[in-house]
Amino acid sequence: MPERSRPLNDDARCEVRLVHEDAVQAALRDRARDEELSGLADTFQMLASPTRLRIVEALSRRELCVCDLAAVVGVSESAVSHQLRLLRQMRIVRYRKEGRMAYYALEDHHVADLFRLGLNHVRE
Amino acid sequence: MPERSRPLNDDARCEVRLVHEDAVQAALRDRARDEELSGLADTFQMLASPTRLRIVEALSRRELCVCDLAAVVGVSESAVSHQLRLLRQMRIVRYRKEGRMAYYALEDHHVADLFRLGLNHVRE
DNA sequence: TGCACGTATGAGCAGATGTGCACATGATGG
DNA sequence: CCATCATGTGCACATCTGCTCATACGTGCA
Repeated sequence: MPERSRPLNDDARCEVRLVHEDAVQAALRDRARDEELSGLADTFQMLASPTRLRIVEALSRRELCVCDLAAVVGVSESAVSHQLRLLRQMRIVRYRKEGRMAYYALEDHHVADLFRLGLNHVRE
Repeated sequence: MPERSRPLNDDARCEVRLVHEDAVQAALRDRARDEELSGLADTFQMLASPTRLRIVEALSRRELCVCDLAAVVGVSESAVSHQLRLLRQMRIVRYRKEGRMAYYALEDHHVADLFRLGLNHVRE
């Protein structure tokens, strides 16, 4: 773990130019792990698109099939399918097949929580 | 509002191929406004980067100057400054000048809330 | 005053992202 | 079986993102 080693003063500018070294050391000590941060960024990234937010919003009420989602979101069924694949890979939605139809629903209630919390925030 | 009108069957494929028309109508009726969704997507977008998440994490503890943030986040001071500009424009951080130094802090506690909630989610 | 320092900003580049298009897949019905 | 339908997916392309590099701006110190 090179990040936890003591500051070197060879060529790393940002390592030597510490104005408040104690604060920096404390922040470095208490921070979340890299994998957690990267997973968190991925989760927020999934919610950083109006299209996917519409999907999450619709699925937070009831399960829907792809063509219904396309009608609600207002984009092509192909685009919805692409986004649903991403949401599936991120374990945000699950789906069940019924004949030719695929019904999607939210896998994780945390996402709906984040959606509502964020919406309350932007509504102030 | 063309979306609120009854389904036309001229050439809009996704408007006529409604499998569950009542569910789609209900979803279209209850959904958030476009500006709200777009602002929500922007907020999540601000949190969709490990670099900015590190910044938010560090600033949720104490205010810090740019070079300290660069040391905590682990990127160049230029990169931090660029991200801080975005965060300023989104009213997520505020800053005060003290001599040559610029001290940044979180403007809005909602962002720290979202950060913690999301982190609890990825930690399961 | 001159110069180093901390920060801000514009240009530009490599990689990621979102969508449409064309086509594949699998199920259903005649 | 074969046509059709709902959905999935590879490819292409335009756009966006986040970073580096170079440079400018404002402050404080010698």
